[in-house]
Amino acid sequence: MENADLKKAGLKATLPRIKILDILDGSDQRHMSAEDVYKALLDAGEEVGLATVYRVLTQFESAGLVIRHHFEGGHAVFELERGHHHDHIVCVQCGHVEEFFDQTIEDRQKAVVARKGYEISDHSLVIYGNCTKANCPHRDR
Amino acid sequence: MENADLKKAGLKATLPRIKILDILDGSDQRHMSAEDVYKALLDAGEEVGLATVYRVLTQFESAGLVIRHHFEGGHAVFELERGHHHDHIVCVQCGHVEEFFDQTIEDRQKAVVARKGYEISDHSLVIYGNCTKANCPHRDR
DNA sequence: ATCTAAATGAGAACGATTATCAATTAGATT
DNA sequence: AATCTAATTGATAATCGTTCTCATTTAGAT
Repeated sequence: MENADLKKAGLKATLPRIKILDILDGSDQRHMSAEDVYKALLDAGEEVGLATVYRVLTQFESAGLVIRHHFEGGHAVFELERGHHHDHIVCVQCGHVEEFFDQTIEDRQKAVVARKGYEISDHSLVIYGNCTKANCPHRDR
Repeated sequence: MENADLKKAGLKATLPRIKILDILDGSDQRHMSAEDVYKALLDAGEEVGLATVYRVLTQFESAGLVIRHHFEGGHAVFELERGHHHDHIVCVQCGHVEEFFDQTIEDRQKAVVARKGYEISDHSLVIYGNCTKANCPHRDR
């Protein structure tokens, strides 16, 4: 039923878009770079150009289907929007991304922004840390 | 007395480094990109290569003299380290950067990270917002 | 004044991303 | 089902921010 999602977003249900959505949905990595998506498509035997991957990901972002993050590393990563806002902890050693949500932090942010006279449109909280050895089995990347 | 700062950081007090530190310290922009610094040097009639600006800013970062931020926009910005940790609100319309500090947010972050079994090395909290009209006189950039 | 390792500048190279443009395709219209 | 048209695509060139290379210069020790 991805077609419905695309239609709802005002995007034609083209083959490349459907495939990219499949990759994002089916991958065990929740945060993929454009290159990651491209490679996954190649691995799946699909013929989609890299330029199309970038274009489609940007369209998905505009449509609210994915969220673009700028963690450290010089490239953007994309995450399928699943409706549950959360922030991120990124392990600086292995690159593993963990998600968390803290209502108190959310509330304080709203308060700070209001006090400063801003209208919040978005926020990005990324904690960089080292997972302790036992928790860091994600030594790939 | 910038020379002392450089020496303390284990860096030779070369002309380019002194000039770049001057720019960072003297500018009314607290967050400058490498390009900003380079242009400011040109405006001041100084002859420093762009590659040197990038190199020196990276060295300053390693030495703890500046902090590198990755706000949205695809380029890094550098801020002179003044010893007072703070987070940032960035106006998505005008690019103006405002600083804030909230002890509760800091504490909750530590708690979250500890609970997850990470050792925090750094964090980046950036709130993107729209300053209300009255507060947004920084319509440059 | 001399020496040497470190630092610089110019420009090439690089990686991520965007733009260009001719060829293809989704889906509305007949 | 065949046709039409605007939207989409793929290949590749171009762009942007940044890093690398290497011959030349310089800080600071001798």
